Amino acid sequence: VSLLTKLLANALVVEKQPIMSSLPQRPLILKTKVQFTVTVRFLANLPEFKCPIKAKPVFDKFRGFDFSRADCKVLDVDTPGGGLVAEFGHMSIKDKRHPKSKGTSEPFSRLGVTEELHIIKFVADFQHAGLRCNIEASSLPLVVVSSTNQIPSAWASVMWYNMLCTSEPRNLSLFANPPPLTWKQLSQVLSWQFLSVGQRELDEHQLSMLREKFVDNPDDPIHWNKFSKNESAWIWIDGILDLIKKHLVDLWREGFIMGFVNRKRTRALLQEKKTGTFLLRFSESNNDGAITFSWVEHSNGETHVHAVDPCTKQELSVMSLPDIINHYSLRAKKNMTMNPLLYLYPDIDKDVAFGPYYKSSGKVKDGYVVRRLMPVTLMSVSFLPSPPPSPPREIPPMDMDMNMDTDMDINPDQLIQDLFTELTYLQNATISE
Amino acid sequence: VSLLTKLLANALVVEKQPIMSSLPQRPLILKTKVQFTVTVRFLANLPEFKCPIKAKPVFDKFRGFDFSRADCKVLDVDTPGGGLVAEFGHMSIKDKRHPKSKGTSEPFSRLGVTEELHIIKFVADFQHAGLRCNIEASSLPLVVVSSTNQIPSAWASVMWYNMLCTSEPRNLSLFANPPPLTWKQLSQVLSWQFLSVGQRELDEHQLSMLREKFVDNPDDPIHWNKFSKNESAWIWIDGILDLIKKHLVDLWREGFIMGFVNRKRTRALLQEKKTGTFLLRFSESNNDGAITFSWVEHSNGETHVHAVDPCTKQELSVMSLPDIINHYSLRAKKNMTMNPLLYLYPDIDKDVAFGPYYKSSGKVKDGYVVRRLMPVTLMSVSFLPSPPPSPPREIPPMDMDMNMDTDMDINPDQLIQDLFTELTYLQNATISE
DNA sequence: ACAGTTTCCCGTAAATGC
DNA sequence: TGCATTTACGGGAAACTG
Repeated sequence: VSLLTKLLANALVVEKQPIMSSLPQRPLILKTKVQFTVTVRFLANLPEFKCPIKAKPVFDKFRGFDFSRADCKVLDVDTPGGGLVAEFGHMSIKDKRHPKSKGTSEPFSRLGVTEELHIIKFVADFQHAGLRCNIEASSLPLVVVSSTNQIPSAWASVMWYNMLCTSEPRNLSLFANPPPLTWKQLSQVLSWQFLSVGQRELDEHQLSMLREKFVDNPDDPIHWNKFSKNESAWIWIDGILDLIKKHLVDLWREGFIMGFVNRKRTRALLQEKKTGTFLLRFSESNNDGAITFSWVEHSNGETHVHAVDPCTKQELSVMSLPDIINHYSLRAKKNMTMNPLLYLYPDIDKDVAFGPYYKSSGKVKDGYVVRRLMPVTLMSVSFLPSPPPSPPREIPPMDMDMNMDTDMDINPDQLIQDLFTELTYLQNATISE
Repeated sequence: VSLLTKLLANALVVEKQPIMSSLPQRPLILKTKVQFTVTVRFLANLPEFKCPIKAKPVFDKFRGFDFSRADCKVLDVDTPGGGLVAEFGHMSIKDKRHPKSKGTSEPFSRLGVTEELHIIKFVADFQHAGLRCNIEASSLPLVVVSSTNQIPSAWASVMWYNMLCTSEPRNLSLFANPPPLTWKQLSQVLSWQFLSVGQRELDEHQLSMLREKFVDNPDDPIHWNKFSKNESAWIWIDGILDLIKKHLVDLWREGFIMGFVNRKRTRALLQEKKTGTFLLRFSESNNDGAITFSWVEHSNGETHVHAVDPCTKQELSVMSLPDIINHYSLRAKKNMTMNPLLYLYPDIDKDVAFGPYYKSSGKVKDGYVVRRLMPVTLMSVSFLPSPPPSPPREIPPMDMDMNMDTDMDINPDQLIQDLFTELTYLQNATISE
């Protein structure tokens, strides 16, 4: 009997829920009122087991959650290994608390919902050799959420738990007094997230920039509150994971996105490079995941590093980043345009890197002339000489119309010079970090 | 007693459901499993009514739908008029049919769900002067849907019913054998839809274009199947209503959108006008609602009318139509740009019409140079002379880089000429309607 | 296979509770 | 009042079901 108990205690529990299609590979999070499937696997099928064994899933009732349906099921023979298995489909969790008596019960006094750890238990009763056996198996700790907006925090808990508690017994009260993680541990989990979402881990420079968000010294412990609470760095990182998943998988996998570089380092890196060199970095202020590009320009013996406002998910769903880079233009009142992006840092030709991802679009479709949205930075009418100290105008600069300007006999070098001079002027007019 | 019955039979029924916020003013459509509120109003409160009257909502059980909750309620005194009223909140409809026995029952044999007309009845029992009175009131016919994608069809039914049956008795089997509508009737309902959504009715030209979608002769009857069945014109019109609601209310209200003009008429109208005159029309092929602009250009004694591919809702949610018009550019390899849109038909200066709706956007934000997505039509490198008969290339034309072309000493007139020549070339290369 | 119909569920917004 | 948590439901897609 003790053997049986041991075998069943080692049972595997697998959950599948559509929630995982949102950000993939996020098991151990269940959403209330959403269907999922649990499977209990009994690793051996001893010949003595003649009678059918019935298992029943049970949810801990700590908080008032319970299964909406939890029927007994007979364990079937697993095809390849010969083990015993039962799959419980169309299960879901309901909050059974009455609107009035929703007081959190014991183990979770001061914890947030996403810090509560729950388990699914399986109980089986059967007779063996005249003995009544009562055995149990339980899942890994789960987090139960009621809305998708809780998933990032819930996943933080799952990661933290699994870095700390890899062996039994389960400590469901871990977050009542959460131990810290070393940077070595945390950086590993973080890197795995990028591997899982974007098929590429974080390199040492990226990790080093992230480290600064948590601790000054690589040896300092990182506390749970610093990681996951109020306006935490994790929420920012998770927004970027989602951005990669939805719009940047290819570029991330190829390693074209440095991503985690602050402005200071961006400047330092680009300054050394030739005009037109650029790099891609994630916005540090946008918590929903956004990406931007910076490029360097040398002229008149001066060096300038320019930054463009970040591309949001909404914009990327209209035009992909490779296309944005391909079509980005500076545009002056002279109605001349120029793409300042030439080489991906350190010196990869832009088209070599991104060319395979440009979306070709015909010129004509169903008799229409094709119009595309193009990323453009507009320059104002007259910024030279001696720019007026007025703040940036609120009136959008007029496009040129049919009556084209007549001063078109400028030379190309002068145009480039003018464009950059204005960029510099604009940049100086703002507070930089 | 017959007086009482009459009074209650005239009761008003009002439904409120969040569904109405999707497209507003679409009452008489209820979605299963979504909460709504019904109010029954008894128009008089005779002094003899001493005892409280209880009313109870009842759903016709034709199809297996029923209320999830339908408690009795006592009629209260209505504040201003002195009438009796009861409001039933948090009601919802559930499909009680067993997954096995979902056979449609009698009155709806061959009808689609959105052609089934249901009513909510209110029944009240009370004693008056020793007599037991059993009275009823019922709502206008309702359509019950299970998904928002059924709303356009459902609304078609509601409109059709209400054009035909303005008086009692209710004919719930109307769509078993639906009578036709005259164009006069239909055009009126359609016009009301635009009034309701966009605060402006359809004018005679717009109606005349729509009429051609239904009948050749204004006196021909319009049949239900022509209006609402398979790939019907109504679904197309409804997509445009939604487009107006979400992105074009202002422009529609101002009358800047001709909208319903076919290509032939577009050409005829614009040909007479000066170069740069344009008009806005709805895409006739996109069923989800899309809008495009066409403009005229005279050069070399030839006249060309150009059409741009339609703007979808997704694009409009990134940039509004006034901004798209304001920033639209033709762009040549010379990297010179030009906006061909000057006058809204017949001769309104573009900025006079749309200027108030341009969104100003600063040049700099948080130290970033602001980048905008701009609508641009790209021209290919060399289209002159004697354009090669090859099909439009699949390779997107390369943007210019820092190494600007050296042939910049062209004159503006020549550029304009070149741009239009290519447009004409492109247009001729495709099959036009 | 297929179309009409319903369910499922994410993501946003609003409501609710504490 | 503010924050944490839950509910509501539109919209797109998948699943159902005859």
